[in-house]
Amino acid sequence: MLTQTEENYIKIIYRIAEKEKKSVSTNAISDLMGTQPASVTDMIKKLAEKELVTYEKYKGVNLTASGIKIATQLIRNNRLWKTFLVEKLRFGWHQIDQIADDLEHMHTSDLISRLDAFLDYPKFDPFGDPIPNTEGKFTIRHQMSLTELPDLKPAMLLGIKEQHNELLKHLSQIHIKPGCEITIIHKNSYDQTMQVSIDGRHNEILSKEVAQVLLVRPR
Amino acid sequence: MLTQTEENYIKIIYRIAEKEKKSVSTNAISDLMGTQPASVTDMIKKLAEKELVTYEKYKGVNLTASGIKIATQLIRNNRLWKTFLVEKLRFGWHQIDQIADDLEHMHTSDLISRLDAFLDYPKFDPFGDPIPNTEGKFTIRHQMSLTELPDLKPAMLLGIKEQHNELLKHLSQIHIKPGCEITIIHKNSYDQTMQVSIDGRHNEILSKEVAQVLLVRPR
DNA sequence: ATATATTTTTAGAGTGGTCTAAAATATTTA
DNA sequence: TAAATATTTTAGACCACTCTAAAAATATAT
Repeated sequence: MLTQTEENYIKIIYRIAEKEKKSVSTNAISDLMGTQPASVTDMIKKLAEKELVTYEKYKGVNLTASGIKIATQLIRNNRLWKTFLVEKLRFGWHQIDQIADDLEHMHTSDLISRLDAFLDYPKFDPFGDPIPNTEGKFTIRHQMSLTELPDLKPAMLLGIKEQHNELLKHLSQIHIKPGCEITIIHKNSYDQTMQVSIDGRHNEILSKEVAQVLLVRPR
Repeated sequence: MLTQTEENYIKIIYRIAEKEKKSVSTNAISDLMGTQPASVTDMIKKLAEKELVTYEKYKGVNLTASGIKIATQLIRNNRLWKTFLVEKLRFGWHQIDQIADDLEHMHTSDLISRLDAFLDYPKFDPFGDPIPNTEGKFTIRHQMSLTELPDLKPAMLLGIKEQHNELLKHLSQIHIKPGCEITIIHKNSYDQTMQVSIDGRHNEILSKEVAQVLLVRPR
């Protein structure tokens, strides 16, 4: 059994390893964990002891197979809980990150498998991120950025590429929610802002930067 | 903000104080916490420091008003989560105690109020225990022991007085679940065992001891 | 009322996770 | 490639929570 702190380290190491090909550095971990590099070194030794990472002094860490297994299950828990928070408890995108980070450690007995069934086995969370199965396999689906969508073609909002709090709050203010329908009414060619219709009810202006980040599938 | 451990101590002190009129003893707490009395003394000092309990050496502790407030909110969280686990995730009675004890500490922002709304503002948990409101007030309802129910009168099972794991498992084996309908078919006057019908589908024999613990309301 | 038993507290120590300051190693730059 | 800079590790310490062993206070029994 792992402590919550150990689980957090594992998840963060996985997140970094996903993006960078090489070994994960102490400083990179300390940045995301919000701890001092010295604390990271201590924890890394503990994780190496438990054979969840391989570690060579001054060379960074890599997750072992069982480390990866744990990381993907944590991601699974996290995304299922996020789905629950948005679909069942009606939270907004910008409110769920911290709560899901706490809930992801709740995985006593078959809690997660029952939650999965209750949510009807979702394959993607409210941000459009795939929910790995119990083997750690991710589903892939076709989704495009809103900037690639033809004008006047209605599309469903599947998710969002970046999850900065300010962006999420902005989206909620202009009525853009997980699962809503977006249609591009008009694109300004000179600065690529676009006028869109949300659920056929709200007309809003999106900057290129915002549009790029929205993931959609044409109906 | 309190740690989970501090919250657990507060809840346990409340539970003991509920039954006994006098101050709560160190040993009583250590029994329920599963720690040594010496550890309890340390923690009590910390809680007294935070003005959640009043404490006089060798005289035991009493919760302050803010201690009671925290305890009732924890009980609220716990019972709402239990309701979720049984009604939504379809857990059995005997499976939820440990999970709810973990989940009760999840009360970031308005998670609990949203859960409450999602569950449609339940006033009692699956064991029939009342769920306090945000002010800590408990609802009272009329409920009787199954031993007081007249023969052949259908009744709804509201809850259960004692929650020992062996009993809960036994009940689940004989198809007795939260909310089921029970009708007494026949009572044996010499040993007070009774033959009952569960949901009109299963006939079972209940000992006096088991019947006493079941809380029902006639239809 | 004093001896005995029980309960509670103190003292000292261990574990998990964190820190700061300083030393060791690696990387970059001139 | 040697010096300067950045990264990582070690050493020593602290906090929260726990323990054991022993001392102190209280309760009980003869």
